Amino acid sequence: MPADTPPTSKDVAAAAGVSQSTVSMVLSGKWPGRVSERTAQKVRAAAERLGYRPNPAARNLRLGRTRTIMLVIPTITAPFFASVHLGAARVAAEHGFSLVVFTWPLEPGGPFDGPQEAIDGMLASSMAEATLAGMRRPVPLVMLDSDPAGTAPTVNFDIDGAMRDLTGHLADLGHHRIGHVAADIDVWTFQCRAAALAARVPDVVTERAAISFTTGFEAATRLLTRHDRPTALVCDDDTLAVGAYKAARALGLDVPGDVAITGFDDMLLAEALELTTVRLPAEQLGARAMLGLLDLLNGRTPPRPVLPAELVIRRSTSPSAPLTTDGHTEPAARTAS
Amino acid sequence: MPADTPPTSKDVAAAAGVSQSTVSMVLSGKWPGRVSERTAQKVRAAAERLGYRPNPAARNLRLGRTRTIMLVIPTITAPFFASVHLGAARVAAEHGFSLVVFTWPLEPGGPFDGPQEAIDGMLASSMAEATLAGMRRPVPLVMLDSDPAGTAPTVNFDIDGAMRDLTGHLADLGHHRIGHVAADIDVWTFQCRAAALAARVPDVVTERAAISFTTGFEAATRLLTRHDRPTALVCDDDTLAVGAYKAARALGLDVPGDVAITGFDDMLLAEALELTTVRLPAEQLGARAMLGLLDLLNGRTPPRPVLPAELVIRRSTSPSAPLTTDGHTEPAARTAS
DNA sequence: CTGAAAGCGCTTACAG
DNA sequence: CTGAAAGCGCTTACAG
Repeated sequence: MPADTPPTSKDVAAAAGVSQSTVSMVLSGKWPGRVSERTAQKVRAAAERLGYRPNPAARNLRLGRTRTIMLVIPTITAPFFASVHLGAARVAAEHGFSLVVFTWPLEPGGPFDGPQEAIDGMLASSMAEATLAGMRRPVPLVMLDSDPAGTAPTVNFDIDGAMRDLTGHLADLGHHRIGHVAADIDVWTFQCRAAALAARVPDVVTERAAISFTTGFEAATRLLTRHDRPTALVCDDDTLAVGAYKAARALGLDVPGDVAITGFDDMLLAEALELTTVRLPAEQLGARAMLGLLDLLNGRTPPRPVLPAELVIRRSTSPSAPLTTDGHTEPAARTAS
Repeated sequence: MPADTPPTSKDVAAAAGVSQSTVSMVLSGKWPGRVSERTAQKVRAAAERLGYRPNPAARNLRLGRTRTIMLVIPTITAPFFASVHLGAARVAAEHGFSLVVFTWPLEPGGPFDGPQEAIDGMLASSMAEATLAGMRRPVPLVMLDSDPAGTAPTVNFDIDGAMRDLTGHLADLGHHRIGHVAADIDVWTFQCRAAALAARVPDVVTERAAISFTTGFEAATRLLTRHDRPTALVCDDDTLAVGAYKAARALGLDVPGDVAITGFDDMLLAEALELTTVRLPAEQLGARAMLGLLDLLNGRTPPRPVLPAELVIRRSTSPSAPLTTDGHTEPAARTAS
């Protein structure tokens, strides 16, 4: 008996005094009616005793599948995508799948010209389906936070509903002139925000910015130095909202007294600066997408859920909140869900 | 020729008019001196034409390895660990390895009782080596941000040097009474901060807190309501520092006028709130660790690098900065490196 | 220089 | 109810 090499089903068979194929039958759970309970017992005991774990490479080769799913995201360092990953990985693990992350195509310095591993399916978030074309042999695919008009099933947020709540909230506060700090990335999720906002605020003025504090700062500064200065800035995500917040402060404007500011995502940043924002349930997005992919792999038609996105009202839009000179307030208010 | 099944080396062999073993030789790059240039040419052309990719499962089975590395981290949603992941994944990909993330043991609701996949090596960050015991068959391991006294090679930050710079900076500003908002997680990286701080500030007063805004807020409040109120709060990470910042504001204290505040990590949060902090190069940590693991897998002894951690001075410790009532300042100052 | 063969560890007909 | 055998697609001695 080899000492430092993992036990194989053959070793288990020898230990249990049965054939290797019987071991396989028993351990794969297909034995009832084909193997006696007594034999199954022996096999399980031997496997346990030896610490046997089936060799995944052998199984994959035999079965022609890998139980590996690739998650394609623009970046792993944005908390939003880290949460998507978490949700997807959890569901994957619960079903015996593993998840590899592929950051593409935006990650600076990414070394990939394409993923190396063989995969059974793919999840891709916040990008155009066409982006994935020619990437590899086609496998079942679910798109997240992406254009539902594509061919792949999607899991999305109710951006439109969120924008309705958000513009309604701003209207209630008496805001007429709205500025939009828009992400200058040409993907559906941001197009969707722009369309939903324009539908409700036809005279919205827009400035585009890459997603960073400084670019958000600059875009917001352009908006806030117009002669018809907006009284509210709707930002496409929390990072841009932080930039906008700083821009307002730099211009000597009070938030929310002179200008209201909102974001999207509800990451730690928004909580730290007490920004009103739309909470996008990223972890749930990842989980539901993985569930949909599992459906696809089992030949079922997955649902195409649209997840509710909750408006989280905090100080940056609450003129009624007790203002202090330094901007601190009591714990953040939340809308009832 | 099967239409929808991936081409195998046998298909390539048929197309090139050679044997399957020759295809393997050529494509694995071991052919020079064993196969003629002309034959190699033909094989490569055929492989290209058919879009051949070797089946990883077959290769893994034959070779007895997986080229898969497991990265064990407490959570993927903390930006610090997302950056570690990014650095490690990049190096892994450059060397044809893939990386799977295993969040353990802290992720709430994590479904794992252990990883499923077969792996060639393991990277584990910010935990005790003993935590990993019994988790699986032993494989080469590199520990990150962890006790260098363990048996596994480590990659670490120069926490001690950073603390020296930090306490020096605070001393220069005239701070005598220092409070420590300490993470109440019993791992080396935080023990290290405590020891380095206590060595330089023997009368430091400490409050412990779980890593969150609210717990940081509470711990800082306890420190700031002492009769001998600290004039500076050193926090174990940026999240705690945000909580401390809010606590100071809630007590009507000016930052940095009444109390200076510092963090660790230099995540987006710190930049957004303009907190002085120690920048821990997380991505580099991941990359260097992966490199070390590669050494280990190749039978070499990896170095045990200690990465410099830079003090980033921002408004929260800069009484000389132009203060506005709302806390905004000019772009963050940085120490020369 | 090239090919036929063995074998990695499984799963699944197939035979008894 | 149980086992012997084939075969998934590779890599690597081994033979020529």
